This record gives sequence, C-alpha cells and structure tokens, in this order.
Amino acid sequence: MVQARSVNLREHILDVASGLFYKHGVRNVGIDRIIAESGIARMTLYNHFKSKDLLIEEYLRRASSRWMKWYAGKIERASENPRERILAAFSVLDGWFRSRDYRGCSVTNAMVELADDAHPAAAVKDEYHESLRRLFGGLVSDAGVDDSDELVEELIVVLRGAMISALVDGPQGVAARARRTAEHLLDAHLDGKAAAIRRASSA
Amino acid sequence: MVQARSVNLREHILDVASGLFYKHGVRNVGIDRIIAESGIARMTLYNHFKSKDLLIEEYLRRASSRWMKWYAGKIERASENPRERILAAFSVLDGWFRSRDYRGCSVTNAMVELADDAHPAAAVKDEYHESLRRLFGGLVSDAGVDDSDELVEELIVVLRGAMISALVDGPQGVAARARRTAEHLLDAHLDGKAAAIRRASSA
DNA sequence: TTGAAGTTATACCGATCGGTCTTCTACAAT
DNA sequence: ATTGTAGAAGACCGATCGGTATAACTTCAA
Repeated sequence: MVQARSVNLREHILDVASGLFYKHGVRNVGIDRIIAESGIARMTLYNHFKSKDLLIEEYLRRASSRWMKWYAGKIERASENPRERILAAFSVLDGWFRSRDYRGCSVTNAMVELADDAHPAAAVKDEYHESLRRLFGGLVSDAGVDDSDELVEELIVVLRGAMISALVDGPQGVAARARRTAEHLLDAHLDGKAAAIRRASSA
Repeated sequence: MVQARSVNLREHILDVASGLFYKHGVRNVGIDRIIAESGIARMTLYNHFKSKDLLIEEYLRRASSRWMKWYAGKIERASENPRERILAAFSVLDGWFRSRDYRGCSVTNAMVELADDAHPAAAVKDEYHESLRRLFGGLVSDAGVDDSDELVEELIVVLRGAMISALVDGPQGVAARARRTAEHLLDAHLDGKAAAIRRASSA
C-alpha cells in the first residue's frame, strides 16, 4: 500500500506539472510553482523525479503518447472508409484547435523552448515523429496508395502546419483548410483512374 | 556625430541580441550574456532599450521585417511566371532550411516561448501574419486565381508546416514536399476556375 | 575651456531559479 | 510496542534573473 500511494502521488505530481508545462511552457514554470499547485513537499517531488529536466522528459513522453492514442482513436471512430479516415485525421483537429486550453503540440513547443538537442527530452521528439509516421502510414496504405512514404511525410507537414497555425493565428478554418489540402494530396497520389472514379462518384 | 555613434551602438546591441535570441531562444538568453558578447556596459543597454521585453519586441519586429524582405526578394528573383513564383516560394526555402544556423521562424518561436498574449512582442505576430497574407495574396492574384483568400491561407499553413517540420524533423526533403503540396493546391484552385468557366459557357 | 552627454565598470537590489538538507510527523509492517 | 519509511515543512545553497545606482572617464560642441 505504501508503494501504491507513492505511485498515485507521483502520478499526481506529473498531472499538475503536465498541466502547467503545457499551458505556460516548460521554461516558464518553475519547481516552486509545481510544488505549490500540487500541494506536496519539495523533497517529495525530488524523491520521485531526479531533476526538472527529467520531469520534463517524462511529461513529454506521457503527453505525446496520450495524444497519439487520442488522435488515433478519434480517427478510427470517425469512419470505416480508408480514404475518409485520412481526411478525418484533419477535420478531427477542429474541436481540439477550438478548445479553450489549446496550446499547440506539446513536443514541438518543448523543442522550441529548450532549443537544445542534448536535453534528455529531445529524444522524445524522434519517437513522436516515428509514431506519427506509423499512424499515417497505416491510414495511407489502407487507402491503397503507392509511394505512400512520400504522402505520409506530406500529410505530416500539413498536420504540423495546422497545429502551429491554429496556435499563432487562431483556430478559425484551419482544420478545414488542412483537410482540403490533404484531400488534394491524396487525390494526387491515387492513380488517375481511381481518383477519377472517386471524384465522379462524389460529385 | 554623437547621435550617429549612438545609433550604431544601438544597432550593434540589437545585432548581438538578435543572433543570440534566434539561436538559443529569447527565454534562454539573459541580459548578462547580451552585454558580455556585445562588449558594452550594462547601463548602455538599458540606455537604449527600456527593458528586455522591449528589446525582444524590437528584435522580432526587425527580424520578421528583414525575413519578409529576403523571402519576397528570393521569390521575385526566382521566376517571372506567376505560377512558378508561387512554387518558388517553397523551393526557395530549401537553402534556408539546410543552413547550419536554421532555427525556424523567429516570430513563431518567440510566441511559443513567451506563451503570453499580453507580452509587447505578441503584437508583432499579427503584423507578420498580415505581411505573409499580402505577399501570398499578390502572388496568387497574379496567377489569376479566384477565391484567392482561401488559397492564400492554405499556402500559409503549408509554409508554417514546412518551417516547423524542418526545425524539429530536419530539413531533408521538406521544401520539395511543401512545393509539391502547393502545386496540388494551386492546380485544385485553377481547376475550380476552369470548371467554373466550363460550366458557365455550357449553360 | 567648460560643460553636457554618452559610455564604462562595478556594486548592488530583490526575486527567482533548480536543488539539497534537516527535522518532525504519520503510519505501516514486524 | 518498535522500527522503518514516506511525506511535510521550511531553512538554506549558490547561481542567475532583470533592473538600478553611482562614480569615473571620454568625446565633442558651445
């Protein structure tokens, strides 16, 4: 039970820290604030996390992993049609972009804030990118696209552009725009015949 | 001449601060470092800039303005063909992305770092976005696209995605990818126009 | 030649940073 | 009942933060 309570406490600290890190940025949130808002003792934090840098790493790892699950789930539930799923990957963003506490991509933000490839958290970005590649790779290959690697990377660029645009320029229309862009990319990568048929049937 | 030297000194401080801010981020560079690397006295900096926040604002304003000039110039020199110019707006990024000191978009980075709309520098991002809109607006209307506003915003999303992707995932192929994406967007909007003409003439 | 203005160098300010250490308390397992 | 452990509370550390004050020195114009 001691151990169980420890785990919960650790989780609680990570929850509070995650909220603050995402909302205000990892560099703008100090240890003191995390301690104050989670209502724990200073040493309790350092008992569970060796340093702030490692706390940041753990925050990023959990946040990106949770986001990936949320995102994949949303896409999966959006449609059963492979092509529609790819498009849903962008229209699904709209609600997120419009949510009051939207602050962009936690991983990207942290990389910009830290500006240091040697930071322990920098490793997370590669795993994150690889997960994105896998997710879109699955969607794209389900849709029967050849040269899928290139399409995947293109879609990721659009996704990244949408996330950062929604952050700095506001969410209005961004998701829809990204979806339209993805649609054009998808059509371009489908062989001409299939694309023509699809376009004709959707008209 | 006193004034002239002052201006130069001020410019020198701004130069050094800009280099550090862009390379390491505005939050990761302290006043002490700017002073040390520019070889001036502490009070000289505060004589020319009221506070670090206002120094950041001035840095951002100058950096975004200079970047816009550079970008517009590159595009203009790339081609005289309107359509090709739009595509050049993306292929031109490749050299920048691959340059050793590429660190993404100074404005976006600062917004992420500051995470505060009340910061004096936050106003710069609106001017920056408006400049981008004007630039792409000119290119797109020269290419004879109707519904140009939407295409402009789509292209900006792609541009933003390319800049942030090149930063976090590396520059390989990003510019070419963005160019291809822009090409598809452009064709789609031109097709729409052609289709509209076809529809109008057959009615 | 005198005086105003600009620059330098340095000491200093309170606040905050990330992190350590110590003391006391509460409680669980033996 | 005793002991081991986790956490609370807070003092404390050196370093750094952005920013101010002051005094000496240079420059240059009236």
